[in-house]
Amino acid sequence: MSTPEYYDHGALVAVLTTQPLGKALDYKAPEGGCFLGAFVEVPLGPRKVLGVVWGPGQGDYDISKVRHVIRVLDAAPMRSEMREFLTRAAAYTLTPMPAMLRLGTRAPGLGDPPSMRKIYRRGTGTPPRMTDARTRVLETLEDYGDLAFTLKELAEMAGVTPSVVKGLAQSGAVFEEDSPRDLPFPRLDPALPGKQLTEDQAKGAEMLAEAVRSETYGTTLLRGVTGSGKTEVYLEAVAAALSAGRQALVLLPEIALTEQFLHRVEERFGAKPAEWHSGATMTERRRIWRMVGQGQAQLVIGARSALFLPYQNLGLIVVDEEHDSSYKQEEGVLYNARDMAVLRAAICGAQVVLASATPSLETWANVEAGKYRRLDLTSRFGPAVMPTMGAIDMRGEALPSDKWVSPSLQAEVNKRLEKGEQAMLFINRRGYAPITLCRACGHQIGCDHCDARMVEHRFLKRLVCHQCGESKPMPEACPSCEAVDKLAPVGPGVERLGEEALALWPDAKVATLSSDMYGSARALKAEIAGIADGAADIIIGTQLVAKGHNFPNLTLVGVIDADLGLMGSDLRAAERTFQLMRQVAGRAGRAEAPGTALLQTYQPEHPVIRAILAGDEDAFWSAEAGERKQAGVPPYGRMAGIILSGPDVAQVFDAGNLLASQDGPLRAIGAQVFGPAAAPIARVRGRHRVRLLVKADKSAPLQDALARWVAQVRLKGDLRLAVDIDPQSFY
DNA sequence: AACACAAGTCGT
DNA sequence: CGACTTGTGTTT
Repeated sequence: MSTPEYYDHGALVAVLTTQPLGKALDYKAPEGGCFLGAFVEVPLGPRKVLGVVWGPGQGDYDISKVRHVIRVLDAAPMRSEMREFLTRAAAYTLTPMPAMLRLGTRAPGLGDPPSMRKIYRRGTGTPPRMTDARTRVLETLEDYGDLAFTLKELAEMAGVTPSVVKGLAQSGAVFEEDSPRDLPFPRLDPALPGKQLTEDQAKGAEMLAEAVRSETYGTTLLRGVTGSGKTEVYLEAVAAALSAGRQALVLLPEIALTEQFLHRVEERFGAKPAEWHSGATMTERRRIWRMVGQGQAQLVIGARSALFLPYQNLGLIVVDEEHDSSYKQEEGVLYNARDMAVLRAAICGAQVVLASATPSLETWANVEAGKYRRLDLTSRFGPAVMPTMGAIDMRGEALPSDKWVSPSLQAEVNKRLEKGEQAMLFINRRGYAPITLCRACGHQIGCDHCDARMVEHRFLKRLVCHQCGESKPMPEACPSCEAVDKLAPVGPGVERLGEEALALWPDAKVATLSSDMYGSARALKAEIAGIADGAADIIIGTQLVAKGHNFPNLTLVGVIDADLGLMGSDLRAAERTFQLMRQVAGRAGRAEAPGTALLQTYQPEHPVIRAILAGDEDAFWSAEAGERKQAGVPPYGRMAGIILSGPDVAQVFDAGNLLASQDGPLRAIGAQVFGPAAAPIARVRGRHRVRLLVKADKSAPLQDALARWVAQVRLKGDLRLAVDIDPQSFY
């Protein structure tokens, strides 16, 4: 590795800040100089802001106005591969650099010196007076030799109040010392024995490990159904990275549900990894950020933003459930973590493992094109693990309009209850009812800030907007006609389904699982663990239950509304429905007790439903690929969305029309513009939204053309424009 | 983004 | 006339 570039005191350096200025600004290096990539504090007008030394100064600014860097922060300089990653990710997603940099500096207290805390260990002095409590403290310390503890830990272990420890510290019988609060993570030991692998799994594991040891870039699709041992296999790739002294990152879509995964890591490597997610406290985040930067966190598991941690030596990125739509960030900086993982790995010579039972069509296409390798795991237990699939034709079921569990499904649930097995009813809708309708005037209660309907949440006793999160109490009277007691819930939600299940099976234990019903991730984890242990007979759940958690005694999954995802004109609707149904169905049954999955549908003839029922994945994907090829849409064509938003509808539309009319740069590359059209949810948080879609050939230089196109219009007032490359949802 | 400053509005 | 809002421009 070459020595990092260094700038002497007074040298001109370009500093990129997190302020939206569009470019780096020139500063003079501080006293003592600074390294390229250093995190610095610089003056900006009357303020001090965070920045990174990005390179030599451009020298195009009046030198007499150039100010000095205030100070270099106490953090390892940003490595060149991280700067390259941010630059290329910004170029790909058409994100301004400062916004991109913000993703890489999401650590609290970056500017502060390492935070310290007091710890206590055995001392040499003797206290003037011995008491029972004091004896207990000293004995506790004796037991642990020369180990040190925090005040709270020690007091708890000795069963005394903290003041007893403080008193002992005064006399020197206990030493009080400062110790850095941010401790390295415990070492993981890749040499510990892994789980016994089948021949098939061992072969796959060895192939991945070999790739990791090559210390070059490469991407592998690891395909296998639930129970095929995907996790065990890619943990061996993690082991190979750790053995080679490199760091590893495992991205998971639903970080709240990672308890089982953490246990597996602990079993395999003897300690827990660093866990990076939105629920982490400031202290945890700071510790992880710093330790990752010092190479003292070998393995990080996290949500998509964990890609932007300052790894020193990243050798492997695993993207688990790579098809999951939550990898696409839909607010602020719009990026797909799966694609950015591939970019990051390509820059730092790391391997990527994309794991899924139902890979995305994008990944499928990249395998076909020879860009990714493919590794298939056949199930450990043979084909028995995939449940028997069946449809319930709702057109033939006698069911009142406010009930959702068909008689056929009820009968199936009854059979499981008799055998002491668990059944699950799945519905992909949170809340009690998606629509609240006034039976007097027909008014539907909507959000004040968005054009979305408000969803009744009986559990929270409120109406909630699923678009902006706004909520208000359930009104007594209709807000439109003021009629009292005329508001009626319309349509099913998970809470309402739970209510129906309670009425149908009064003697069964019914558990309803929805992400908004638990105050904390911890409470949710505890609930799920309890259910797996048999605390419920019937599980009612949303998407949440489809992801990752295994219920060993579950043998029946009933999908309440399999048609839901098929409505709308979204190009990925079929793909998503297929994946979700397969995933939910995969929850049912284990080796010993084969499961059944039943889909309630009004369109059993629909090709997607038929493909799901037939379980013929290859046929589904080749049909889907054929249609997309025909239409020239992703992954066989390229798309981008432009979202214009502002407080005034007319102004937003004018800007959209202006943009659409000046499509020269796009026509030059053979791309088409559609729109502007009001986004299906045309108003979010009081801002009106208009959307344009751009469609281009796979090989067209789309970003370049988009940049030139968008630069033609100057946005006035409070108008904002966001570019969404490879849009995921078409809402 | 965060701030400073200019121009315009309201109330006495 | 000041207190307050709204809009625009600057930051190295």
